[in-house]
Amino acid sequence: MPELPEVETIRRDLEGILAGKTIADVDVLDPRVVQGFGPDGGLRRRVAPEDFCSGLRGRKIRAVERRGKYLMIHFERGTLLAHLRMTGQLIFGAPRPEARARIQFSGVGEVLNFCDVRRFGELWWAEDWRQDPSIAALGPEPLKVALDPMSWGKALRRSRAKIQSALLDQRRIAGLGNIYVTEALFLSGIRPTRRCVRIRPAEVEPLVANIRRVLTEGTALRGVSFRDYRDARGEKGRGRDRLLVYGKAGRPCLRCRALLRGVKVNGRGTVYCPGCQS
DNA sequence: CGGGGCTCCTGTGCGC
DNA sequence: TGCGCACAGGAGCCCC
Repeated sequence: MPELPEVETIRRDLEGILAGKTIADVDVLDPRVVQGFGPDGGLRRRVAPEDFCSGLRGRKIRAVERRGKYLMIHFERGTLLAHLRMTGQLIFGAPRPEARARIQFSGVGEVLNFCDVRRFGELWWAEDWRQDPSIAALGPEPLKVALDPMSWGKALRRSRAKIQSALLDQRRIAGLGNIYVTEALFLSGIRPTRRCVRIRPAEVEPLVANIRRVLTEGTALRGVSFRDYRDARGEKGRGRDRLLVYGKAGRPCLRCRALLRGVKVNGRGTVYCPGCQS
């Protein structure tokens, strides 16, 4: 599923395509994908498609921002938020028959298609995205100074959780998913099953550097298209060819030739090299 | 706080 | 070839 590099690739594409455009109309073909704020405030809930559409009609797009794996399409007032979860896609172009929602723009024939085979993805609307509980709960952005290796590492090393789980926890660090966690731990020589408490102080800086490296390289390659991921033009990313361990269980490690081992860590599949990672 | 199990869904790929 | 099951990049929930 889309992780930080994939969502960032889509963000860059969409910003170039959509900035300055005005929403003419929205077609909601599957009401399950749209949400809004309930009368109690704060909590997100499903809304009637017509309410979702009327909230967006006539809005002019100012900028497209990413926070963790969330996309925020900012208008002059208000924000459309999106999370793609496992199989969500935002593809600009001709209307797609499989789309769950389509956004039309004034004077533009092409539309923004929201597609999602598994329907875990969500679109919702917020007057003030800062009030959104899911955004507010996110940990620091890995590629920004918000993530200070010293203080972050100190907190990490107080946790008794396995490092794989800790890095997937969006409250601790935003934007990582299974692929980039697996790759960063390999580069760092740390087994995914190791407890955070057992991370040595000297391992923290390299870990942060490797997280940043895999995310930066992944973004430069326009993401990993393992299965469903596509950029905002519907094209695959090139990152899959450069993966060192993810999806390669049973094959030899490129560094030491030991056979890579596939394991489950708290229900998530991961891969490590028994020779290079401890 | 950690983590197991379950949930939301559909498609694919493997073993028999 | 066909069937059934495990599994898939996410994340929220309850419960122990």
